[in-house]
Amino acid sequence: MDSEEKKEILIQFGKRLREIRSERNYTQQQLADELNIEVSQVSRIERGIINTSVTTVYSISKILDIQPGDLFISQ
Amino acid sequence: MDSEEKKEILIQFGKRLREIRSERNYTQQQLADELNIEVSQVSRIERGIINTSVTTVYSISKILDIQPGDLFISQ
DNA sequence: TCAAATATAGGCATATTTGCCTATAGTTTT
DNA sequence: AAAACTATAGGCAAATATGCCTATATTTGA
Repeated sequence: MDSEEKKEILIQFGKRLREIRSERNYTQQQLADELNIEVSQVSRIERGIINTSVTTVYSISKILDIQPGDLFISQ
Repeated sequence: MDSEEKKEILIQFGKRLREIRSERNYTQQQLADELNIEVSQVSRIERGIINTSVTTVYSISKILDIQPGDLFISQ
């Protein structure tokens, strides 16, 4: 997997997160608070700037009441 | 989520990865080669030592032909 | 239009992951 | 038992993520 492909995956991941968060009527701030992370981190994740971790994916899915796989683009 | 819970999630994640990798008859080395990462990293992931990234989860699921959610313990 | 709420941007220090490497332990096969 | 294969361990430097912070832009609602 090259660097461009990674970028694309992270952008799609961020888009999915934003979609689902919005559907659930969560602000970035609310999600950040429940995750116990900074709102700037949530912003970076949604914009595909950073490649966050397994545990953060897990926590997001718990908070938003989805399956972790829902955050990934389908294969 | 506290530090202990994170550890537990990573350990479960690693166990799932190992199970699925074994079912597919992949060695850590083969998986590492296809992922283009070090075998020592695969070992660390399977033992729950490190908290790997979204893109690695994505790549693993593609290589092992599973859904990303299959690597997470059910909620 | 104005104010408030929400999201983006980025600096800086610290923590963590990763790549690269060597060594050792454990397992399987002959 | 010996050799080959597989997994674990860990050191070290570089890359990346994170926390904490302040400032600015964008959107929403009154």
